[in-house]
Amino acid sequence: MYADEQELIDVAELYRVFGDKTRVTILYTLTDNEKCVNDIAAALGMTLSAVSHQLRILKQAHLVRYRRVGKNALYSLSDDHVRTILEQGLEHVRE
Amino acid sequence: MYADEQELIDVAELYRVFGDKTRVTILYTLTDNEKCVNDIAAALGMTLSAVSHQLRILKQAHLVRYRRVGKNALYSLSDDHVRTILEQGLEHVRE
DNA sequence: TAAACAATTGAACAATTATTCAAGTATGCA
DNA sequence: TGCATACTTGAATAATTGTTCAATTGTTTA
Repeated sequence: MYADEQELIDVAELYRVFGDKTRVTILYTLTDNEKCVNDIAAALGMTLSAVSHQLRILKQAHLVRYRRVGKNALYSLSDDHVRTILEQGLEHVRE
Repeated sequence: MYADEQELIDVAELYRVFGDKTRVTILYTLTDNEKCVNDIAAALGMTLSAVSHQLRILKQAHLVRYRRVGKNALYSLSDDHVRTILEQGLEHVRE
């Protein structure tokens, strides 16, 4: 395995985004299907604002996609890699 | 994929540890073989103290093992899972 | 257009965190 | 025993971060 310094910084940056309970739970909530912000907030028992702030971070990290449908903003996982990283993490903590 | 709340907290906690440049670089440095603290510090261009503090966090998260040999403390990756998570992260950021 | 609903944004605050510095512990060797 | 090497630890500091609150933007419907 070879990695240069910038790649290691990027890896740390990626996992930093996964390193928060709220964000991990948002991602997990989106594993079955896309949801609007209100539904995510309800699922987590958090305010719209708090969830929206975290969604921005997830969007910037390209971990979630978003599309507008009428009044709603529908969020979904960016790609299958995100699911894989979640599963990998779950596997590790279950040992 | 099913996960309960505590598992998601544990996943976030796991990735939080990977979410720091210094710690990721330490782990990467240990992928080829075990090293003493001084060698790790030299490889990173950091002080012994700073590295030692981070090693403690990695140890508590069971991501590295440690054994004493004479005056040295030799650190190595805990298991192959750690390597896998690093590789997974690299794969993702390279896309 | 006005009102209601859905979501975003910015500022502020408390909490967490990474590094530095200084002091301490542990081991080996003269 | 004394000294050097190797590492750890605790306190302090600066920086980052997550949530709240209030204000704002965007969209739909009456």
